[in-house]
Amino acid sequence: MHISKTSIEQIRRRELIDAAYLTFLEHGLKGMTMARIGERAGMSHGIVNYYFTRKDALVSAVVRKATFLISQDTARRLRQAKSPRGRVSAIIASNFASDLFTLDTARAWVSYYAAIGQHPEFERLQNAVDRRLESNLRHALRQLTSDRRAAEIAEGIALYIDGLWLRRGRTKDGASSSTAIAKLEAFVDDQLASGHRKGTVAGLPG
Amino acid sequence: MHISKTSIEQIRRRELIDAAYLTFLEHGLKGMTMARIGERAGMSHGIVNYYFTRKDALVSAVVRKATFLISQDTARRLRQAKSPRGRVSAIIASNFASDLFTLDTARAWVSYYAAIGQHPEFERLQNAVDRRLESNLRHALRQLTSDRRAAEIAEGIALYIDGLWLRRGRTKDGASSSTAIAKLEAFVDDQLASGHRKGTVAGLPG
Amino acid sequence: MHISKTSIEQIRRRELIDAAYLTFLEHGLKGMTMARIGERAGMSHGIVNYYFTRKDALVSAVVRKATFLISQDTARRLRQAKSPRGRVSAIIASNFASDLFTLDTARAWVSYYAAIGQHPEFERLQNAVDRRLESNLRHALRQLTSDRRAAEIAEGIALYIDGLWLRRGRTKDGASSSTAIAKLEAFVDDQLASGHRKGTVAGLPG
Amino acid sequence: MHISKTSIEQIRRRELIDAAYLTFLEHGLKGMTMARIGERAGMSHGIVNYYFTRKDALVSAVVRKATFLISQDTARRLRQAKSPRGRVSAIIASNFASDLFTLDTARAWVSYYAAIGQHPEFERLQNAVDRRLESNLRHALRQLTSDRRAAEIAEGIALYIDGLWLRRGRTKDGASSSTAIAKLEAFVDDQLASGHRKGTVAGLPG
DNA sequence: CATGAATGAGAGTTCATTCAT
DNA sequence: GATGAATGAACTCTCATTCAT
Repeated sequence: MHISKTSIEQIRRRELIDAAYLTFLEHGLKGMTMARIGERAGMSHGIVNYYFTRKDALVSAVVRKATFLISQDTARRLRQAKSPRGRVSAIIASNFASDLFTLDTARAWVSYYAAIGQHPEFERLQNAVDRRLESNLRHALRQLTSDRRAAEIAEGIALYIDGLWLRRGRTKDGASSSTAIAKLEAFVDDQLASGHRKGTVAGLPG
Repeated sequence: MHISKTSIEQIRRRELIDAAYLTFLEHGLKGMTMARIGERAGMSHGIVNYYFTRKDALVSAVVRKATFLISQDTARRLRQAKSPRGRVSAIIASNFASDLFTLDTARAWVSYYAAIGQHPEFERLQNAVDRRLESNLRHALRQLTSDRRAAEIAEGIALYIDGLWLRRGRTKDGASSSTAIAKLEAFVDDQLASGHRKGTVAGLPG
Repeated sequence: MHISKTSIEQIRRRELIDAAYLTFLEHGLKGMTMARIGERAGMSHGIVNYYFTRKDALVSAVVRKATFLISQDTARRLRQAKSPRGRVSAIIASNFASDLFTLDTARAWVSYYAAIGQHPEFERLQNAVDRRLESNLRHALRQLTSDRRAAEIAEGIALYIDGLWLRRGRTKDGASSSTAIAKLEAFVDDQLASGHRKGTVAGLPG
Repeated sequence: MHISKTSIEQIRRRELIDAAYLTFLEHGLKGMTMARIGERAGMSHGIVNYYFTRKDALVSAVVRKATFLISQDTARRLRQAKSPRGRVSAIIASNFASDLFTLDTARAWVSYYAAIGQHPEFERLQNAVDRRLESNLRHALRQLTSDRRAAEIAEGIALYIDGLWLRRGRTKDGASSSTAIAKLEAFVDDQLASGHRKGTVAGLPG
């Protein structure tokens, strides 16, 4: 592991990631310039490059931090969950923390998604994040339905989450955290109760 | 005389929009520079500015072109639809044209969504596009369920569409057009069949 | 002479000069673009270049028009003047027409003065204008004082006029036409009454 | 340490201001491009923007430098002045330093005056400069005449100074520094001796 | 370790001018 | 005569990145 790293390096990196994270949420990826990060961290922008050779590395670190926060929150909520269905709700809720499901934050994330195409590293990272979410959901759902259905619903939830975030960043007066959660919960309820209808696709023209 | 004057302007504008559109799909919004557009159109970059005073104007034109293509496709499919349910499918299908629901195209659109936050004009435009989609869906759904439920399902479909596109841009081997459509159709079927489970909604399909 | 020029050419040139003149007064020299002139004249901007090969030529024409208008006004006022002193006042007044001694117009002229340095043609033109003004003033003043003193006062008046215009363009709530004229008239009275004191320069340090 | 940090910034800023100042005097405001300034300072044009975020800021700095030089000269001359009248002469002389009252310099200043209209910041700056000059003059003149008359004469001097500089920039073989000063001194003498005639405006036509 | 000085590539935009039609 | 299509030079400004100290 990297436990042996100089502690000051660890500290600096963490400070910079924190500063970058806040800058990212506030200004989006484009507005997250090295200069602004340095300023926010109270350090020179030169040092930002010293610890993160490329800007990409810092962005990845920021994304890892964000997903770590969410996964921590997920874990906490899972521990408090009192039923299989409650475990699904726990995962959902942790993806819509009320202080994060805001216009600015949503926009910031969309700007990050936009960068994925040009940065293979981001792509790998995001794939891992996506897989973990679906994996968590599948695990929770398996106690409520068939494995196959669990996978389908998990994917549906993930898509719905994406849609809600994308919309949030587009609309000034978008849905609140609780509204978003309510919609997803209803979606889950529907899906869990309708497994048998799966595959009934209406005829399409063309 | 006058015809040829306006004609060439029309032609050039169209050529430039086409060139911009292709550049956009290939490089995303950030990579859609005036220079590249001009190069692709076989013109100087000066002329791009001659026809589109601001880059934003060109971007808007590109978006309008894209949505126009979709709306045309929607209209065509709607004419061929043979049942109320088929009308919903028509709208869905036109949002997943198989030649457009690709990795690059999806990425390009996400990069456009990311720019909405910084360009009020894009925001207005996108709001109009969003409203039209939901309006179309609501109209079609009203023949299948209550007005209130129709609105809810319409919103759900729109979110699901967003989620699918966002995912498409993130994943190299993402869902194909037909897979995406199948998922949405199943979603619609579920939603139409589950109105009574919706918490406070009283209306039943009739 | 050039009397034989096609009349349509004469007309067009005049229309363009008029349009350029108005554009100049409104937007200054920098804002007097070929495109704006053409638009104002209701013609294409291509034709502007056809009649005035270089922009400089058009600027010169504009300046000539402006000085012609002033000289006409001067002539008119001189005819109405009833005394030698009145002739001086006539010349002064024609340099501060109330509809021209405004912030925008003054700024426009200053922007023209700024261009003189880079355009020898403007320099020649302006020298002629300057000479004519001083010549007019000298002639009028000679009936009131010695030739030598007349030349001195004429130069002083010219400088004072320049100063007033330059100031006008600098100050949002600058002097009105009548205020400016009053100041100059007082200046002239002082000068006419104080010829004997000329040359009494106070001791300077260094 | 900290000294050297700020020191180099101070040095570079000063170097750039100097380079900009010289470029300004030589090419006027329009010709004072970031590229030329950088070239003259022996640096990349990027660094110019590093130290002066906006070009306007650099222009302001240049103007402040110039007015600072003048005000220093004014102070020096005022200390050496041996009479109230001499104080007025001191102020006048510092506005016509012989190495600055040249064609190019005058042209540069006129180009700056032309920019005032489009840059509110320049306008504010220039207003301050104007006010200071008049204030200095008023103070000096109050020991020689009434307060009211002092204000009038101060304004007259300021206008005359403007006129002389504007003319200097227009005329290749314009007045020398000493000639300009002599004219102004005569003007002041006249004005000081003729307070009682103030307001005697001759009848104007129209 | 840390700074911030310095570079240079690249973006959008403006506009006089040329020229085919 | 007249149009406006087309060019290309020039400008300001932004930023990731490099590097001497």
